[in-house]
Amino acid sequence: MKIATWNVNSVRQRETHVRAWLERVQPDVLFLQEIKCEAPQFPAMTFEAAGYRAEVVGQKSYNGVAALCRIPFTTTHRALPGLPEGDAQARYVEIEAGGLTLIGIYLPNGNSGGDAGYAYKLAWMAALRARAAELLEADKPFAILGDFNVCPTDADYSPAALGPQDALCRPATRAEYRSLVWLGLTDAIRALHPDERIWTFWDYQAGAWPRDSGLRIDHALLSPSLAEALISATPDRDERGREQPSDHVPVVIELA
DNA sequence: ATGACTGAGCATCTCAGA
Repeated sequence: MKIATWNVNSVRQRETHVRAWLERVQPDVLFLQEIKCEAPQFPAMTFEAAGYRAEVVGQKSYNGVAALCRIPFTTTHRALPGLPEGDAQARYVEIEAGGLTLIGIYLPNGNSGGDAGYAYKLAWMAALRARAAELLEADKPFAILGDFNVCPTDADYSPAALGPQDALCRPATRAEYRSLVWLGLTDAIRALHPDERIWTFWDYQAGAWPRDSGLRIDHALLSPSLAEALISATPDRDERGREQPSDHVPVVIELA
């Protein structure tokens, strides 16, 4: 089984990239983030022509996530359960497919909106941890994929790509991320590539791509039984070198 | 030493991204 995640930075701008990528890579499931549109504007027909059915959790202008599946699936949640007042922003989609619970997330960046914006990020992470704990308690095999907006360690970003107070790497951000992983989840990329320099994002500015100055912020976290089935976990760097690319590349995991 | 890109929207600027 092949499962992938990709922050496309507007699905309408990236429609042809995504379709070509689906046809080439043939994942069973692809989670999208930052689709930046509502469901009626989502180019569902394009992806249906490639054999994929979509579940779209959309929002005008900002955020927005979707699941594209070529295998049968059911949608179980369209928002992260357990946020105090629900979530007004489109950042979470949870499905069941192939006997697995699969979650696609766009975790808040946390650098905008001042203290409240950062508090929202931490609250969102706490609710995600609670959801993961619930699934572990129920002994469900599951994976959480998406744009986490977290550089887990200093090895996960290029020197000077972020300031020390950036919401992607602040100590409280990392502490929340660790408390999620330490429930018993496996970071798929790091499990298979413990010492490699691996980025999933390169800023559009300042020649970040040609200088290979990037971040590792798109992750796949696996429950224990899925971790045992892990075969590969790979960012598709080639996508960053195409014409008018997203600033993120797809991350693909293969499970036995 | 400095500047620097992309996308969406009641748009010729602002917000957000990271």
